Amino acid sequence: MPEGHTLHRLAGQLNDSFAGRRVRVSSPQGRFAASAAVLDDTTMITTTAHGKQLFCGFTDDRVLHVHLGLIGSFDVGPPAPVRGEVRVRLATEAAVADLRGPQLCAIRTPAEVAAVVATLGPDPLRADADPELAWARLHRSGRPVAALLMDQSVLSGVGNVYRAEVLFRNRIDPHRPGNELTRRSWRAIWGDLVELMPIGVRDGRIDTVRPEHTPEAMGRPPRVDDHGGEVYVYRRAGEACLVCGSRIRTEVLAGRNLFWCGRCQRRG
DNA sequence: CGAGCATGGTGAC
DNA sequence: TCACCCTGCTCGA
Repeated sequence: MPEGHTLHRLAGQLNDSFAGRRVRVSSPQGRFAASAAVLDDTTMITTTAHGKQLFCGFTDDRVLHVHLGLIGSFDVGPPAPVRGEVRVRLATEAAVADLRGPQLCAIRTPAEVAAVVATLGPDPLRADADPELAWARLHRSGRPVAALLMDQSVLSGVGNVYRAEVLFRNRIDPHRPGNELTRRSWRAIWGDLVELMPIGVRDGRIDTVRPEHTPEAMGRPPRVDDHGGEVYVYRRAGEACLVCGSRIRTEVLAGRNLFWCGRCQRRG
């Protein structure tokens, strides 16, 4: 589930259901019980996201800091019985939010939150983002651009799906070192993320395929994949590229499965 | 039933 | 670079 769009969407959902309200906070699973008791029956002020970090601000300067990691989920919905391993449950009379499998879940002070945010690169989903900060680091690095895009201290919120898709859409070779990337390419990448990621927030899935390459336009079956969206290369290894027809390639880069088209993606 | 996998990140070597 | 953490789901025995 979780790249930056998931967290920003979640911030919106949590605000809709809990901001300005007294919230019951519990830990059905027990692993967060002591901290849950501290927050219980206090008021959520507002929840924000920065990259993949989620910050739920409560009264008395207490911030619930959540990072979903690879397998975490935070499901907001109407009241329902607890199911599975629920680390934290937020609840009102009208809504429940269940946090499962987070990589990180802790109460922070505002100063601690600021320190975390200070380590993060600009987030394409935030209005205060300055892409020059990312460029400054990126164009001085010899690491492959596909690794740099995943580095949350370079820019934040991009994960394995967006990195593969944004590089494909801009025809950039994932292996190109950051210091060989043109400024023009970087501006194209950033602009594309600013365009694509809000769509992900709105729809709760990652769609990157342009109108001329959609299943309807190409007479191909819609993608059937648990990640949901229509994409060009992510998890399409061995399939025909939607643009040129050559086989989508895959390899492990920066510890994650990278997907790309060796014919379409030659730019630097 | 166990193994393997997943849109992430850390800490040890 | 690797092991490992968190959870749930799918697949094959």
